[in-house]
Amino acid sequence: MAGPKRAQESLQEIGYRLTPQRMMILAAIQESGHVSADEIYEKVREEYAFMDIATVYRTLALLKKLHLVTETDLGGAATRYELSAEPHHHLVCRDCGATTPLDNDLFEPLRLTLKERFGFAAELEHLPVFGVCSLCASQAKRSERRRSGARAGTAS
Amino acid sequence: MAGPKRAQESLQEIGYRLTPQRMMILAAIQESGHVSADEIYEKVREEYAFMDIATVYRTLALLKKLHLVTETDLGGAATRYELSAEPHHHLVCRDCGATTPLDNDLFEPLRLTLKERFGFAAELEHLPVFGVCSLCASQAKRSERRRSGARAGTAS
DNA sequence: CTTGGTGCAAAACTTTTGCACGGAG
DNA sequence: CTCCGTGCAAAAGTTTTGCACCAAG
Repeated sequence: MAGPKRAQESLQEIGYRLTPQRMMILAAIQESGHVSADEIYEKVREEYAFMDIATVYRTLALLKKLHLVTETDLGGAATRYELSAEPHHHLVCRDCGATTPLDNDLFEPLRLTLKERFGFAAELEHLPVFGVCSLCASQAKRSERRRSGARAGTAS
Repeated sequence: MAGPKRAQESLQEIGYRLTPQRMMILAAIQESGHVSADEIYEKVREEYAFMDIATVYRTLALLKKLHLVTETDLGGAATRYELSAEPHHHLVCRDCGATTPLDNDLFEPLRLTLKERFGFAAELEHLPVFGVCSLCASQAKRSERRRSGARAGTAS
């Protein structure tokens, strides 16, 4: 895990200011793992009521440009962000919404194949893999009820 | 490739009406491959000026539910749709935006690994793999100028 | 002084929803 | 007649942008 410390240093090294807002945003991302812009916004507002959603987006755009955070679009709802770290991926359960981190090694064979066969330089930094986790697969059999509370699991 | 013919038959078999609008939408998807809802809308409007964007979305939702089209979120911009076919994937070049179809076999080893190691039933129906195609990789060296309209990039 | 970063407000964009009408079954 | 599907309009949600101000360099 690359702590926000490193991200903060990187920011300053390249000549960007390390403002309180940016520190709070980085901290919020670190604490929560995968977060949407709005979740960051709400979280930071708990301690700093004047935080603006536009600042969140602008900061995220900056961090993204500097490769300090990665952006993952989980389809449909809002884009989620995470501190950059070693390339890794996530299993995303479409039922309970839980995300399981996934080592990058699993994707190396695929990446090599794409490079050899197509000359395609795949950027497999942070891929969401949708599906149904083992827990939900077994629960689905006994309880047909769910569909409701599958929003912000994010136990990364 | 499953032509729209089959999709149309499927619609009727299950008891849905095969309206002109739905036919035009299916035709538009087939002609263009990956298309956004808005592109479908514009395309159909060339021959039928009263087409409504809501109808496009409602039709897409229906076709999606019936697994007649697949939905692919390329991050950031609008979701894209495609006629269902054999499970397959796409290489998406973040520079030129070109998409190259990719056989599902390449992903089978990964799917099996996820199943064995995590008990996770991955739904690898239609995965976009971002990166840089061989063409753009070589062109990037001589011409540094990028095209500006492509929102396809920056997906981590 | 000059510039970067913020807060506020409004816009832009994609997608969804309410409502009434018309045609198909 | 009873619904399904449509067109129109408005709403909802996410992300971007214009503008003025403040503070840092």
